[in-house]
Amino acid sequence: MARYRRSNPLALAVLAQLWERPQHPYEVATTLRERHKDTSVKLNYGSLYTVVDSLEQHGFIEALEARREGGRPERTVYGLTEDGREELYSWLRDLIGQPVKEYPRFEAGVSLIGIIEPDEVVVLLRRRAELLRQEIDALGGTTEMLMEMGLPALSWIELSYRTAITRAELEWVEQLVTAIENDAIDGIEQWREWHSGDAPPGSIVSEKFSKKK
Amino acid sequence: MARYRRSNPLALAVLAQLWERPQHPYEVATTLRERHKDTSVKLNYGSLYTVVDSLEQHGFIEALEARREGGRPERTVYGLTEDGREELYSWLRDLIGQPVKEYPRFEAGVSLIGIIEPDEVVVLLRRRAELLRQEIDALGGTTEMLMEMGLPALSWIELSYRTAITRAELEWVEQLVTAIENDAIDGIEQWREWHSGDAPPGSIVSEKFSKKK
DNA sequence: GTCCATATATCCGGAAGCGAGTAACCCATG
DNA sequence: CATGGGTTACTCGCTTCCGGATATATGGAC
Repeated sequence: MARYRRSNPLALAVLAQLWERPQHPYEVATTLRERHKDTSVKLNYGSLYTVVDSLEQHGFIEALEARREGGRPERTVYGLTEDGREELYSWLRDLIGQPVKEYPRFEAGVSLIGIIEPDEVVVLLRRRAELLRQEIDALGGTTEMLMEMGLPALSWIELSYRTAITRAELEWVEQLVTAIENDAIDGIEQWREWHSGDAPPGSIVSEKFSKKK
Repeated sequence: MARYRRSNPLALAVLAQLWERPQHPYEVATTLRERHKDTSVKLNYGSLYTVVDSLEQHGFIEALEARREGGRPERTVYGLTEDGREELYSWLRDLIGQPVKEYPRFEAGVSLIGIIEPDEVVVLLRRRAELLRQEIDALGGTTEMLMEMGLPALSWIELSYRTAITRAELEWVEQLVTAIENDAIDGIEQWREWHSGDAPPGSIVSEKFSKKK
């Protein structure tokens, strides 16, 4: 049997659900929705069943019963195996104990930001900042709601994380806007030149990099 | 022709490279490596050629020549089309102007953190914090190196972003460690109970959520 | 009693992703 | 001049992902 690759975090969420009690896939999905876990783990039905099959093939979960109630589609209830429990713990420990390189879309965008002219970048970043502020507000709202429902902080701790990271991004964006506006960025002259004249795009960076060798 | 889905940021990086000048895929890859862009955009050869094919099919790039030098494998040089240039700008504007929901692995881990017992979580978070500190140091080192090479700040601006975000995560982690150690988290009593006794795992959270309905 | 929207539960086929493999060249070393 | 390790430039085939499609049941409106 091929080694398990731990690619899709949805598989982790499935293990976590079955750790509480046996369930059928659709039930797992609705529970995750109910608990807002689908904001931390990408959930879509297409992937769900692929992931469940894969977990079964690796012996982490097993079909307990395939019951047909009324004329509804048959539903298969899965339970966690001992191997599955161990995989759950081990995976979770890894996830928490060791940072892994991620590739957020915005970072990709930032790394190519020179392709857009500075003045437009400022406009775009302002828009982003505004949307980030809205997001932070929304996160605060959700947090309050859950608090009023009497849920322990532990059950929505990921909201606190998300808020902290979003705040940091907002600050960085605001700071960059200021820097561009005040021409306080090294290389801004060339940046403006590329876009105002007929200099071949990106040539300066290319040359500088070539020198390196 | 199916609408282009902008799924893989590697496609954006390819467009950006061809925007400077026509190149063959392998050359694109090495240039991205040389400029450290492969830390912001996931690059592997398997995906590279899939992505290039897809871009060609959508008319964003076109094959200019397929030259065979010596007995080496044939290499196809691609150039950006007008549509491709527009797609590049439009995609980049979107990426910078609008935040999109992302699903970092750590957030998934955090959302399920209750499955691990509090004392072990502290150990794990300490380890993570240490590794994050090392990462921040490494980022600083790279930045200095590039600065000494005389490259304008604009060309490694993504390092500044990554540093800011990593710092924020580190602060959050450190703060959580302190909170757990001082029992300053709402719900920590239940958390400790689940793991010290025979209470059915996760039951409290489940019940509370069920109440909601 | 029947119509329609919504909920339940899963399946499917095409698209995308990815690591390992291939095959020729290049250059240094003994 | 044989050998072997690195570089160049892809190619292949297996997995995974994911957006609909499907098929039935339930419940309320009229």
